[in-house]
Amino acid sequence: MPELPEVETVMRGLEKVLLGRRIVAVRLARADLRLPFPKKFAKRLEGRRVESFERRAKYILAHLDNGEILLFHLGMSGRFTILNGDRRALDLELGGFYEESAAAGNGEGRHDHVVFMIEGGWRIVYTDPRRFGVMDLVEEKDIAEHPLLAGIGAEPFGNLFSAAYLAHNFRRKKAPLKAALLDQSLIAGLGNIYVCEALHRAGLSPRRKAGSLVKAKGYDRRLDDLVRHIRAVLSEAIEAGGSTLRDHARPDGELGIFQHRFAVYDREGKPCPKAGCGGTIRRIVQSGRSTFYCPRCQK
DNA sequence: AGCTCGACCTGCACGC
DNA sequence: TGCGTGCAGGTCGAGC
Repeated sequence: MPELPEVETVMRGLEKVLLGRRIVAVRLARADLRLPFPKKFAKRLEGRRVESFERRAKYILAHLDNGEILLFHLGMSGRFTILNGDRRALDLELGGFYEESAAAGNGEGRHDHVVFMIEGGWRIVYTDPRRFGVMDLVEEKDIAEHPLLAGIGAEPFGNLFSAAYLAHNFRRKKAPLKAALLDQSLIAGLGNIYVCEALHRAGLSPRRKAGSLVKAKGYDRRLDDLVRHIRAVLSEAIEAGGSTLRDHARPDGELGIFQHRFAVYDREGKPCPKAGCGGTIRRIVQSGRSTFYCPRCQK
């Protein structure tokens, strides 16, 4: 499900309720998601206060008062729902399964795998039908070497990320631009939607070899545009609270409205929205995943 | 070494 | 209605 903007949105939502508060208890409905929960997960979280939040790639890091970090990844279908008493206080839904879990009663649906009880009567429920999510508990000093984080590349909003950085990493790369941008060891946090959208904005074909933008000396200036557009599309999406796919009506109307501004993603057969282009959006498959682009204006 | 693919898992939309 | 197929915002390890 979530790419960088959605993860950022979820983190900010968790922050509102969790920051400075203690975890009273944790209930696990099963022993694993994509990976097993760490040993004594619930026990080790009991009584801990959350001191700060941080996002790295598509991971959320919650720093605890004992020098440990609670690490989350939402996989494809993970989401948090925040409740206070019986009433849903804040909806962090981004996957469109809330109605189902609500209908199950008591906020305990079939795919509610973790419940965090927070001081002040808050409950945070983690729901993840496909169970591609991950949770781990890591000592602060070990976080950089954590196997899930060690190989992660540049943050799109960080100083390292630039046209020169892309040029350096794309040199002699045969993989299509689409695959290169999805590679988390190069760029952290981009996923299928925002790669498609950024490439459309930059006027670059997802099929072009990544290395084709690098010259013997320097690089194609369109790498500058690409960097700019990646940052712009991510910023706008964060601003919009991320994208909500296959969703039901949202009661709050606040979170996740960027999907209304997709230029190409999931728009096969529709006209290219670029002014004066007149092309038609195409869907192709690259490394087993859908790519949407306009063959007319993306070269 | 670099790249693509299958596997992980469930739900939903589609066509017959 | 039911069944089969293909698709879904991610990631990792196997295999070429």
